Amino acid sequence: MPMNKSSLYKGCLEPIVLQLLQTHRRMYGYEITQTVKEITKGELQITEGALYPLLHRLEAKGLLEAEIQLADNRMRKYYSLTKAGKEKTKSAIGELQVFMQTLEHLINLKLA
Amino acid sequence: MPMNKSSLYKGCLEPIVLQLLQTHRRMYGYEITQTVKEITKGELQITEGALYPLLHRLEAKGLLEAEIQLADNRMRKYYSLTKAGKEKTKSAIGELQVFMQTLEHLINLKLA
DNA sequence: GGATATACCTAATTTTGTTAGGTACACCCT
DNA sequence: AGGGTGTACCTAACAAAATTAGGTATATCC
Repeated sequence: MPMNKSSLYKGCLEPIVLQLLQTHRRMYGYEITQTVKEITKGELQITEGALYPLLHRLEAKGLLEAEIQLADNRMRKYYSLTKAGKEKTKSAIGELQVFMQTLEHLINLKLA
Repeated sequence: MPMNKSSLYKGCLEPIVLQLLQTHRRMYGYEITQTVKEITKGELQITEGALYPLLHRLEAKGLLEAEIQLADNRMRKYYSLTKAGKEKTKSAIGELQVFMQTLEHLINLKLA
C-alpha cells in the first residue's frame, strides 16, 4: 500500500501535517494517517515510515510538542503545535499556496 | 540560488518538464530552466543538477529523444517527446491534477 | 582581459519517502 | 484457546530525487 503511484507528495507532507494539527489542535500519529486517508478518499495514504520520523523531526525542531496518554492500556502520543510551530505553519501554508498557483499556471500553459 | 526555500517541487519536476515539452514540442535543457524561471516569475528555478539527470533518465526510459544541434560553435541538445512520452505526459498531468485537487482540499479544511 | 551569459555535464551529499520489518494490546469469532 | 483484524507505536535498510558545488567551453560586452 504505497502512498501514491508516483509520489508527488514528496516535500508536501510537512505542510500537510502542520495544517492538520492547526485545524485539529491535537492529534496522534495513527489518527493523522487515518484522517488523511478519509479526507482524501484514499488518494493520499501517508505511510507510518514517513510520518513518525517526520513527527520526531518536527518535535526536535521545537515546532511540535508531544504528550503521551494512556487509555485502555493503549498508548497514544498526542502532538500539538508550539508557538513556533504555529508561525511555521502559517508560512508553510503560504508557500504551499504559491506553489499550487505556480503549478496550475505551468500546467495550464498553452503555446503562445 | 536554490530552487525554493523548502523545495515543494520535489516530486513534480518530471510532470512539469513533460508538460513543457508537450506545449513547446522541442526544447533544450538550458532553455527549460530559463523558460520556467520566466513563466513563474522566478518562483521556480530548476537547478541544472536536477534537470540534466532527469532529462537523461527520461531519455533512457524512452520517453524523450534527443538531437544535438550546433549554432555559432554552441551545442544545444534538443529534447522532444516520443510516442511513449506523449502518453506518459497525459497520465502524469492527470495524476498531477488529482494531486492538486487533493492538496487544495487538505489545505482548505476547516474543523468540522 | 575579465565579467556575465549561454550551454552542457557530473559527483558527493542530503533529504525524504518506501519497504519491510518489529512490539504490544484489544476485540471478535469459532 | 487460538487466529485474524484493528489500533498504536517504532526503526533500519534502501532507493529516489534534489541540492550543492564543482567542471568544461564558447560568445559577448565593457
